[in-house]
Amino acid sequence: MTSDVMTIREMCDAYDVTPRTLRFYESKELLFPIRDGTRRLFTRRDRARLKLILRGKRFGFSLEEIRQLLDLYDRDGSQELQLARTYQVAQQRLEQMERQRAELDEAIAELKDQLAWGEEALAAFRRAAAE
Amino acid sequence: MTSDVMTIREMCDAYDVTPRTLRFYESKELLFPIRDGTRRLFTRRDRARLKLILRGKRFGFSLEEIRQLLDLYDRDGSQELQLARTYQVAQQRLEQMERQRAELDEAIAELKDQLAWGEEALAAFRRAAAE
DNA sequence: CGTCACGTTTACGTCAACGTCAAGCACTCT
DNA sequence: AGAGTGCTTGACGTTGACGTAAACGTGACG
Repeated sequence: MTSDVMTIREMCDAYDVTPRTLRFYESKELLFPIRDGTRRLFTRRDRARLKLILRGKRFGFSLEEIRQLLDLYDRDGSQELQLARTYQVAQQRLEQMERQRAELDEAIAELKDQLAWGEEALAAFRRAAAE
Repeated sequence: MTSDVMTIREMCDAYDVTPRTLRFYESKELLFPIRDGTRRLFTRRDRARLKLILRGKRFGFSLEEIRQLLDLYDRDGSQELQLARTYQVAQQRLEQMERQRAELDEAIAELKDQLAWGEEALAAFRRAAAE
């Protein structure tokens, strides 16, 4: 509450990102810090956007997808349409993630099989060595 | 059985990879096809290695990791040591994959939460529109 | 007044696993 | 001889999310 805006370093500390990342996000039009001369000052709006960006990344959205969703909210169309669109995109992403999990589970099961096989082979070696 | 070696196209058809992939693997020293003049001829050994490569990829090993494991078998040390080493690497990989799955599960749960929230918000819009 | 510490811009580098040309040889069919 | 097909090498392009280096500015501190 000391002030309404934050410097790049304060942002980095607060959100655990590097300056490079913030500048990169600005260049990609994900953030729009105002300028004090040459320096960036990040507003509440930027902070809200950054939170959404980081959350989106955890969900596996690409920065481009995130940008499109954020733009949706900037163009200030119907709140309901924005929400519906976001909901739809999120649902698709969820499906992707569940497919990913299925594949991962399959691979894990297969790898466990292989490990069991290897364990047995190693046991055979040990038996042979024991005599 | 027509012959012991296969051309690049036969390999591609048999293992569902592109010629580029096979040449790439050769350049990375994962495969060592012999040459008939300028053409590549893939031996049984190459086919065995390719199978291992493709399996390793399903498990999420990088090509470099796969190369190291394959090299292990070429250097022809003790069979037991090779197996033990492979077993160890595979186990580490399994741990990675299970961590991945945990993260993915967490993200999926979080995203489902968000979707539930969005669903409710949309329902509120619809109720508002219904009057 | 010097010198930090932090800020800036621009531009090129990184990593993985190939894809995509471009240009040319080798062989076969007609 | 010409056409077509398949294979070759070599080099650059792709994708995503930044890292890194160079060269410079600027404000605060002692």
